[in-house]
Formats: sequence, structure tokens, C-alpha cells
Amino acid sequence: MRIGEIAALVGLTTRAIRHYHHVGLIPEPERRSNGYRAYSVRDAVLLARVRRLTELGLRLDEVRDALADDAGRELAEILDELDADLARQEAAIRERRCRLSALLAEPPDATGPVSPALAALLAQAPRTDSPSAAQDREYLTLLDATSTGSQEMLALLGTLVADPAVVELYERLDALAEAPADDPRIAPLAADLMAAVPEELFAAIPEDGVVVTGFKEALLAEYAPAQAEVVGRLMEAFVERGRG
Amino acid sequence: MRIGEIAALVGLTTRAIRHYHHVGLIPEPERRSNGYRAYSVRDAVLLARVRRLTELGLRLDEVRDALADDAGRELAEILDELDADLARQEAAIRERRCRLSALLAEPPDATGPVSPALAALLAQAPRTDSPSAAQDREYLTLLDATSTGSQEMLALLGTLVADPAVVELYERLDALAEAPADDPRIAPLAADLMAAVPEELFAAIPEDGVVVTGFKEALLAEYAPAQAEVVGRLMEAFVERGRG
DNA sequence: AGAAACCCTGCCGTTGCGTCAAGGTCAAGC
DNA sequence: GCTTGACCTTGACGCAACGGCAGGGTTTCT
Repeated sequence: MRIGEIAALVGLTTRAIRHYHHVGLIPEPERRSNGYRAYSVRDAVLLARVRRLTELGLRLDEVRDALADDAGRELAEILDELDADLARQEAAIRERRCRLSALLAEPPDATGPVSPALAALLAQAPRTDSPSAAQDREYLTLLDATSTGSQEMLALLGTLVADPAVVELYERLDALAEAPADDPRIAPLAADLMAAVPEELFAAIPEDGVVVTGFKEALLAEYAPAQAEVVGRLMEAFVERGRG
Repeated sequence: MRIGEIAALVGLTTRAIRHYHHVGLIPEPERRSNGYRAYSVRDAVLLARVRRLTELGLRLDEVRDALADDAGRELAEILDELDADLARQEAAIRERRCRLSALLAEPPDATGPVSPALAALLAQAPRTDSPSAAQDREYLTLLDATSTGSQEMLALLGTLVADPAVVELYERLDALAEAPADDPRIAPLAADLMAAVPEELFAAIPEDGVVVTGFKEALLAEYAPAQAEVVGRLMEAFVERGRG
């Protein structure tokens, strides 16, 4: 048989068979005088074995092991391992689908998929066009995605965010966009902000995730000078009171 | 932030982030005077979004689509598609695991994994050391793997194989290994073989799979001259009576 | 001054083939 | 005899999403 014939017989492509030769999984058969590979039925039996094994999900080197082993002993071992691997994959897929369905259940959000906890929080927040508030919401998605144990933080933030008074605070922060770094409104705003934060929140800063060298500076760089003053004071308060 | 810092922040590797830049998924940030990339918190938000999407199983080009789309509308579409894809994968894995468990339940066989139907057939066959019988068993694994609808054939073969008389037929075929092509034992053996084959089997040859140009010649090439005579006559009978 | 811990670019390796590219071979029809 | 079409040959690149290494520069700590 020529390669196309044996390929049709065992249900592989000619390219796959040549590939198996190339990587040494299957020895090259004799050649006819014109250079064509001449396959025997024995080769077909071997290739069919390979096909069954690859269809089970074995990689080519595992197929090689399974074929090399004269007894079927190690094969059982490989299959056991493979089954465990497939079980892991199946669990992973199931978890992804689970999270997917949670996402699909919620209304789509331009910020991309977020945890259910954060989605609930954002839905609960009062509607406002404040740029600072929008910025904060984005940063919350960052915290949501990176910090383990952000659940409790979000719960605490819920009490803060539900307060319609925060809208006014955001607007006062917005008003500092063009102000100089020594604007007199800075100190009272920082004080009011700190007063609005519930005490437990100071202690709930996750130690991993957001707390990374360089993050503070990068965060302050996002704000105008006067705003950065305010945010900087808040952050200092968090560091002091959270870590004592 | 430098690249290592933002990588730690969002839970990616520096290599992955550079890769995203390379393929244009994420724009390159400004550089510091020393050439280091300078990341902002906005970049971190973006990267966190990318991470969430890739963790859901989206490919990078799908992530790009999801990000480019200003609304979250197309995202839902992509996620729907993704869920369907995951469902397919899950089903495929489950089927593989199903077949795997069927294989693991049976005693391991040096010929590799075979269908349950064939395994039952082989277990039912009488024990013999006949080389021809061994050869035939190998060829059966080929037929098992390649022909769709080989189930009925195997059922019909069950009635044939269970007959202890076939052992004698195999031994008579073995005896022709060194015989010339005009040995007088050829004709009677061919006749007895044909008589042993149940009538329905002639009609049950699957049209796909084994029937491939070049297969007959290859099969005959596996046998010694006198044996090839016998097998050739059998095959002719099959062709005539199966298709007549 | 030297070591540690960062950063940079760029290229190869992974898995299992698909897909050209650029030819040589063979049977059939004009 | 010549073309056409369906085969075959080797060889090399492409893919997905990075990991790892080479070979070099920067900053910082000690």
C-alpha cells in the first residue's frame, strides 16, 4: 500500500503518518523503486494502535512508551495517569463554566467580568457622573481581581458606598482637579473622607496584592496635584492605622 | 511601577506582559530614561481585565475583541460561544474517560486498547499458539479500529470463532508456511474455510475501511505463497458473494 | 567594589500536525 | 506523444501562549 491508501485505511492523514516517521514513533517502511513508501498490513495494525491511543488523549511520547513496553503493564499506569489528568481538566472546565454562567446571568458591564461580590457592590452604588468615582470603580475592579480575601473588604465597602453622602465627597475631590497643591480645601476634604471610612476598614487591607512597592507612587501619579494631596493623606492614614 | 511590580500586582509574569505588548494586545507604556517600562495604575486595571478574561479561557484575539468593543455587548456573544465550546470539550473529555474506564476494567492486552466487543470476542476465542491465528487476531484489531459498523461483523464472527474446529483450520494453514504455491492441500483447505464461514458474514463486509485499493495485495504479501493462495481464494469468494 | 536583584532585546522550544512550495511518478484520455 | 490529474517526495514555516536562556545594562545594598 502507498501512504495515501494506508492513511485512508486507518483513518489518519498522510501528513500525520509522515510526522510519526519523522519523530521516530513509527519506523520508516521499505521504499519502492520510485521512492514511494511501501506499507504492509502489519504497519496498518501498528498505525491503528497508534490512532486508538492518540484518540484516548495520549501524547506521542506516551504512545511511544506504550508501544515500546512489550507488556501492557506500563500502559495501565499511563492510562491511570491520563485519567487523573483528564479528571483535573474536566474539573477545571466545569469551574470555568460555572463562573461563566454567573457572568452571563448578570447584565454586561463595560469593565469586563468581575466577581459577583463586586458586581453587587457596583449595582448598589449611587449613580453619579463624577470622574473620581468612575476612577475609583476601576480601581476596585483591580483590587477585586488581584487581592485574595477581598471579599471582606467589599462587604465593608458596601456600607460606605451605600451612603449617598459619598457622592458629595467625590464631587469635592473632582473640584480639586485644577487646584494647586496648597489649596485650602484639601485638609477638610481629607478629614471628611477619613471620617466616612468605617473603622474596621482600616484593618482590612489585604497584605498581598495591591500593597506592592511602587504602587503608591503610581496611584498618586494618576491624580492632579491637589487631589494627590488628599489621596496621599488617606493612604498614610491607612498605613498608620491599619498596621499600627 | 516597573514591569515586575505590576506583574506581581495583577498576578501575571513579566514574560506574559511583554508578550501582550509584542502581539499588540496591550500598548507599550512610556519608558523611563533608563529604558524601563513605566506602568500606571490604569495599565494595571487593563492587565487585570486581561487576566480575568484569559482565565476564563478566552484566547488572546478574543480578549482583544472584548477589549476593543466599547460596550460589553459583543463580550456576551463571545462568552456564549466560549461556553458552548467548553461544553463540547467537557463532553469530549467525559467520553474519553468513559472509554478509558472501560479499558481499565479489562485485563491489559499487549495489542493495546480495543473495543469492548472485540475484547469479548478475543476472550471467547480458543487458546492456540497458531501463528496464523495470532496474525488474524491482529488483523481483527485493525478492522475493529477502522471500520464503522464492525459491531455486526464481530457478532457474526463470534459464532465462527467459538467453534473449536477453527483451530484445526488455522493449523492446516500454518502447515502451508513452507509449501510451494501448487501444494495439493490448498484447494481442500480453501473449501473447508469457506464452508465454515456463516452465510450472513459474506454480506456483512463493511464497504468502508478495509476495502481500500492496495489492501488486498498488501494482505497477500504477508503470507507464504501457498498460504496466499488460500487467503486469495477466500477473499475472492467474499468479493463475489458479498457484492454479487 | 562586588553581589543581588532588577531591567532590556531577541531567539529558540514546546505539541501535533496543517499548509504551502517545488518538484518527481504514474495511469488514463486526446 | 502529450496533457491532465491524482498521487508521491523532502523541506520548511505556521500556530497559541508563553517559558527559558543568552548576553548585556541599571540600581541598590553592603
